[in-house]
Amino acid sequence: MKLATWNVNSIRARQERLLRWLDRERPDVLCLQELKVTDEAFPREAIEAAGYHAAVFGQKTYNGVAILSRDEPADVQRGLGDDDPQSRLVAALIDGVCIVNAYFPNGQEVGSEKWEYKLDWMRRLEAYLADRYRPSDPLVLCGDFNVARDDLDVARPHQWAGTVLCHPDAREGLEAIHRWGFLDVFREHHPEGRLYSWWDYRMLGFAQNNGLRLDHIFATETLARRCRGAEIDRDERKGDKPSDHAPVVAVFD
DNA sequence: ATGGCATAATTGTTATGA
Repeated sequence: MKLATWNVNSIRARQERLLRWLDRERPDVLCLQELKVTDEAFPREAIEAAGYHAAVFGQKTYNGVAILSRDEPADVQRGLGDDDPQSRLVAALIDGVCIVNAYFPNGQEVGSEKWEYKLDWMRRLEAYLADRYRPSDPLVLCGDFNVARDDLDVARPHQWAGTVLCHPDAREGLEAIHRWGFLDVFREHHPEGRLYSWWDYRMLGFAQNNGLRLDHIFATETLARRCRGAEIDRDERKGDKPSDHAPVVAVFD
């Protein structure tokens, strides 16, 4: 199974790039974040014409997630099962693997209401996983986590130290999820770090490779053992009208 | 302390992102 995660920063703005990428890479599963469309406005026909099913949890203007897959998804779940008004999680069973696609809150500024929401959302995700799954299940948790796990995931650690992406409380929130029973399959294949999945549009962020690794593929051990490689498609950040995130891809036997 | 850039909802300006 070839699985990828990509924050497209508006599926309508990225539709041509997305279709070209699907045609070129032909992943079995592609988890998308920041669709910025309602379910009604999701470009379902174009996705289906490319040969993919879509489990969509959309939202107007902000957020929105989807799982695209060549096989039909089963047991689709939308949201964390509470009254959260933001569309940040969609899960499905595909080819015997539980796929949980998450768009973690950014948090804006440490100490703000959005920051508290981010930390709370991570705790709720931890409870969601513990309620529904076991670490022995073949399970993938992937998406835009809006956390750089450690400074090997940050090109300029001093610039980002203490911000919502690198704050010790955000990192601890993610490590708690990791400790529940995941391996970070990209990190397993690239222990040297210093590879990034997001670059700011401003200040020549990409040209200077001033990036962070915020997009992650976590797999339970039973599945991680079957992982044959993981890469960031940083070429997709180049050219005309890119997303500010690059796709992250992992291949499982 | 703020802007840099991009996107959506709107048509001049704001909210949000990371």
